[in-house]
Amino acid sequence: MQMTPMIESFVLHFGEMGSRWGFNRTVGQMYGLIVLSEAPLSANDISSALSISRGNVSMGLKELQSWQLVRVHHVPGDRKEYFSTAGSILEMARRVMIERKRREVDPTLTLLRDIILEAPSSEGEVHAQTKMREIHDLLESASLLSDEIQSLSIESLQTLIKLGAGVGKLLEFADKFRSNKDNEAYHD
Amino acid sequence: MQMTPMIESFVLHFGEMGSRWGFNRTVGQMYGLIVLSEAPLSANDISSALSISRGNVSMGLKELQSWQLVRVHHVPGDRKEYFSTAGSILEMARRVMIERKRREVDPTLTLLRDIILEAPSSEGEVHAQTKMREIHDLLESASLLSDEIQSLSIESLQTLIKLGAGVGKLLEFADKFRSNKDNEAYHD
DNA sequence: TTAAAGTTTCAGAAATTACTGAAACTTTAA
DNA sequence: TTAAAGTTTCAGTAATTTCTGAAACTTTAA
Repeated sequence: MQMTPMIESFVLHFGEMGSRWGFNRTVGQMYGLIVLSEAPLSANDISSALSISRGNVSMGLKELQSWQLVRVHHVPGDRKEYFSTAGSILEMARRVMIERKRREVDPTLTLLRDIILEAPSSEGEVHAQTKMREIHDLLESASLLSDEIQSLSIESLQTLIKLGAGVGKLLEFADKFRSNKDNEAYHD
Repeated sequence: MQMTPMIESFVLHFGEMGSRWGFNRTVGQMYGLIVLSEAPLSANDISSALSISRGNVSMGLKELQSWQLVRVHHVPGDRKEYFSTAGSILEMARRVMIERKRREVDPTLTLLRDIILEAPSSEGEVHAQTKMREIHDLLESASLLSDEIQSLSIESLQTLIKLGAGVGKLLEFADKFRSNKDNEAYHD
């Protein structure tokens, strides 16, 4: 993997963005490099291409594996491990979404569920709990919606993502759909 | 705003989560406190409730205003500024989404657009550009979809968020909808 | 069973980010 | 026009996070 200026600028950008996406700079760079590479890369390839210490590369690869963003290849007669991306770009976007929800939403839901059950001990706490319940309900709905979306086939996801300006009209339909369902009192 | 254990645990949690949501610990705590407070709070209220230096509170409030998450009140005959949340929880979730997209997606789209236009100077760069175009196209679609969703009324957003298990069925409909539209060659 | 080829761990150093507090600044009203 | 009441800025410090590199560990094949 030769680091041309074009590839380098993408990789560096992924590094900067990495931190906003939930991992650190070097992990972002490593992932950027693996995405662009035609052939799977060894830890040493990555270490030398990006001038990142071998130890750090090892930890970064572990992190990327925990996100399920990369997968390992073994070449017969070679003891090295080689890494490439796991699945299509869309599948990877999905993985990132799942992982971020788990890190950003789930802990808050858990906390809110617990606090809401406590008996309020003052006026202020009654109000606070009301607000917390609002947040909880919104996060829970969003969480369920997200789970539902994550469970769609890649084809349905394609449709969804391309939906664009169709969303508004679709929601009019959804409104009807939902009220029908309500009338049927959940005969499902 | 008296800091009961219940309120404190929420505020501290918001602080920890803050960093994942795009701002730092103290800004998260400040926002948590403002959300729970029945009455608008002055910078000094916040500073003393959270033991955060007055200067830091000032910067934090600026940050929250830049996210459009809080708004300022003026009390006649009082020169202090008082802060409360701006709009409903759902409106705030929307603001956070908008701001995060701007920080996390838009810069990448800009970069990718530029790089894709460059002439590839090797085999490797041809492949790299293919990958970059895939990412670009996905991000662009997601960005448009997000813009569309952001432009919905609060009521439509409510519908959307409550959609839950309806998503799958709705997408079957969307598939038909889209192919009709394609056949009409965009007579809109 | 050994040594070569590789990976992982982790203590400490480096880099980055966040926070304080005092000084500078702004606004208001008398 | 001044001083009181408030806000903002920012240099320096503290806290946190990331990174390195050497040592420990693991695996394989001869």
